[in-house]
Amino acid sequence: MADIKSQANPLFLTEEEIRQGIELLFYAYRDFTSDPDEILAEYGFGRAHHRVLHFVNRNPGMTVSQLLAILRITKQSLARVLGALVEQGFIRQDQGSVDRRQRLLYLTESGEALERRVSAPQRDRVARAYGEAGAEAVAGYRKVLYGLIGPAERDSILKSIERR
Amino acid sequence: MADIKSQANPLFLTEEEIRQGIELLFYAYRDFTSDPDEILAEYGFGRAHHRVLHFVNRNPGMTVSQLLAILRITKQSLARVLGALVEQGFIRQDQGSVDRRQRLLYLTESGEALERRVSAPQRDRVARAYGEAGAEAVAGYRKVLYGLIGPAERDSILKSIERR
DNA sequence: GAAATAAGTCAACATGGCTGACATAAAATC
DNA sequence: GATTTTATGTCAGCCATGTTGACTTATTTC
Repeated sequence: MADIKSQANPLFLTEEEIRQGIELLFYAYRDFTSDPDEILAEYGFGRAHHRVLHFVNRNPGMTVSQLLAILRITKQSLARVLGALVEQGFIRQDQGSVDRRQRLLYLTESGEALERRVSAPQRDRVARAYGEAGAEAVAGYRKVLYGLIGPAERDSILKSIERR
Repeated sequence: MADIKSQANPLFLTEEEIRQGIELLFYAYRDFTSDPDEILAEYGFGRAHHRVLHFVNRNPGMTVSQLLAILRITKQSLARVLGALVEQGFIRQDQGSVDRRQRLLYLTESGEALERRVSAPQRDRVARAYGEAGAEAVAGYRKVLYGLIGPAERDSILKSIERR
């Protein structure tokens, strides 16, 4: 009997608990993304540009396809944003040496500076929340968020995190 | 000395750890919000409609101002979305009895049905992640997300959660 | 040599944010 | 009681960022 119960609902989860989890994610994401907006506006950029800066910084030399797969947007949507960043000298595109069809993405020096500046308030917010919550809570945070990611991508994200 | 260290960086947080926390939030939110989209499309609705359905369901009788404060969008942005939901009979607006300027928001029966249907995959995703991660991890998840919310709103959210 | 792939581009459209200006009704204040 | 403030609604237009569809070019793979 215990088996059946725990299989069906291992934590005796109420709808209330679930909905609170949903709301917390909404609120946290809302405030978390609001941080960089003012700085971005100075350059005429938006959140989409920030995302590109973040992921290219994290994965120097990544291909356009890889970036598209992470962002889950279309090539045409990315083109506008990426084009602006390249045009204004924040991102450099090198031809791949193995596969010369590829355009490998790198932040330029000014791109790195911009990324750091734009991300700073976001990093501070996360650092503060981590510090206040404690190491154990952080482990739980990571575990649950990881479980929220679609199963197909979970492994590759875990690998990309472990690789560092 | 230990005091100084722990004040500055209580968890010995590396930039890598912080950035992983940021990315996990991005990935989780990306997949978490993708769930309801297909169902919403049947009605010609989008994510904005879903948010309204969710919060009116959670706070029956809430005012337009309260909803605006939660969503952090302008009155004009909300008007489009809320207007469509009212027009199609998913949300009812009652005049406030204490303050008759207010329009108190309620889901109609079909609104409740729609909310349940649209939210179902999202709830399932959170329930699964909670179940897999375990009760302790969930507590940590909540603690960290709560810390990510802007301080001004933290208390009122805590209260609205405890009230249930 | 043909087919598949990586990337780019043009055009058109939808969603959901935004600002600014103004209107109405009701409540609160002087 | 007149005035001011508040809650809500509405018109008009703009912008950022997503979408689909069609087509091109260079390169790699078969």
